Amino acid sequence: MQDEKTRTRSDAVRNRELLIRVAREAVAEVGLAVSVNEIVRRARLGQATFYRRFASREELLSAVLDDVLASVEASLQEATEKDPAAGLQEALRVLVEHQSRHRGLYDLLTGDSAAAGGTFAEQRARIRDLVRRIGERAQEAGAMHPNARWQDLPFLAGSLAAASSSCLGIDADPGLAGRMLGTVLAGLRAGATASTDHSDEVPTAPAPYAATPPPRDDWLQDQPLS
Amino acid sequence: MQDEKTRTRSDAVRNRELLIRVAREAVAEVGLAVSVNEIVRRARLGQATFYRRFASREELLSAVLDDVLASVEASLQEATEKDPAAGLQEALRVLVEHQSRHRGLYDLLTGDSAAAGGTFAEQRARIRDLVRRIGERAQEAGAMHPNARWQDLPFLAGSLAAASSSCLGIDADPGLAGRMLGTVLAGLRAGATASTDHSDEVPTAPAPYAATPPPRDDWLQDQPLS
DNA sequence: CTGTAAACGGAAACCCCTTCTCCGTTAATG
DNA sequence: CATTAACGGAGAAGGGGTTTCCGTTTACAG
Repeated sequence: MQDEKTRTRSDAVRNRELLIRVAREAVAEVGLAVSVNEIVRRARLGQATFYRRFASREELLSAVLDDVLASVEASLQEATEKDPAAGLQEALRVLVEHQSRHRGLYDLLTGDSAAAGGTFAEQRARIRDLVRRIGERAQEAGAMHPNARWQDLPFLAGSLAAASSSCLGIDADPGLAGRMLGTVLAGLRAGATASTDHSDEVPTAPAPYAATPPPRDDWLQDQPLS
Repeated sequence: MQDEKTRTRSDAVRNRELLIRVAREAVAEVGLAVSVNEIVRRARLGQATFYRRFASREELLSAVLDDVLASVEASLQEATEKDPAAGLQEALRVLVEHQSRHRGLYDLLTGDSAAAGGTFAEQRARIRDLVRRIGERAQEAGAMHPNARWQDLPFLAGSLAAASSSCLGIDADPGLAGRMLGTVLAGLRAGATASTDHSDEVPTAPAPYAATPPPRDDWLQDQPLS
């Protein structure tokens, strides 16, 4: 005998990994409310296989979301190591980009704490504290308009990430997310006490949007999102 | 006999009006996906009564949404009669405020056209054309940053309206919507070619937020939303 | 190669919610 | 006060969800 009680077959581990991989995509596309049906359909497996590998739907979701939250936290941590103005910009960009790409993350960050069953409370608190540190630092350095508050930052980021694929029948163009982020960053910087020159931060980046008029150097041109 | 065939009882008309009134609130709070169950529960009526007064769920929804769309259109029409800068500001404010207050309107304007079954296509087109006129006029007058586009306006408005009641565990405070709109407006105006002085537009308005530091005159202080 | 048990897929049980209808009862009104 | 429109609630019909049961397949040790 190989083990005292259980011999784990190779297809079992393979399917477990497949389910995690597929669930990652599904949660990113559909959101926290993704169904087990949807996940096993994408994996071309039976539902029973799912429940043989995971105790419940929530168990798989937790595994998937832990990774994403850690990734956001790491990116924000990096932003705190930049100078105040660049850190603010980078934090907002990170929050918008991650939530735009990942519907489940958006659901988790913007929903009330009860939505996720109370789990992830610590991760959310750590992210919130990072955003606060970045916001307060930017404001002390005069890189953020005094009327704005650090509490506005996650709301602004979540709002921009919620921009749907169509609005009033107008389809979102590739540059939309970048332009919207640029608008908000310009608004946050408007009337900042310290004059920050950002023109040397993106010196080598080519104009991302072919049909766009040459960007004015007082309006940050961000790399396109998504 | 009173009429040839039908005598309409007074409680029937009363209930019809009650259902419309209650559905207006329900669609505003819940959105386009509000169920008949929810509506009759709020009206304290039976489901059968609903279907005796309306042929289907869609019929009532159409009646409710027609009103709201007409109201938005009228407000935007007013905005076109102001000067370009003020019109831009007013249009954005109108779009954000209406969609913040009315979840069903948000669903209708941000969803793809198929979501509403293809109805309301003309109303949406008229609203879109008004926004375009306002945006293009603002840009020609130099009241909007040249990097921004009129197409961004409905997305920005929809995004801000989507700001949820809680984000990262931070509850939305009463001034949040106004500050966020202020940020976006400042961003849209940043670097505009024409220097617009908005300080005389809100001369009599008291500071809306008690705990807010006195607003700088280079950042428009809007009346609070919601 | 073969026996065995782990793993499989799909049906189905079960629950919740939806739109819409049937039917026995209530009550508005001439 | 008789008539009958309108009522409420149960229930039909349908569609989604999660989770389990069961007969079949298949990986793997001996």
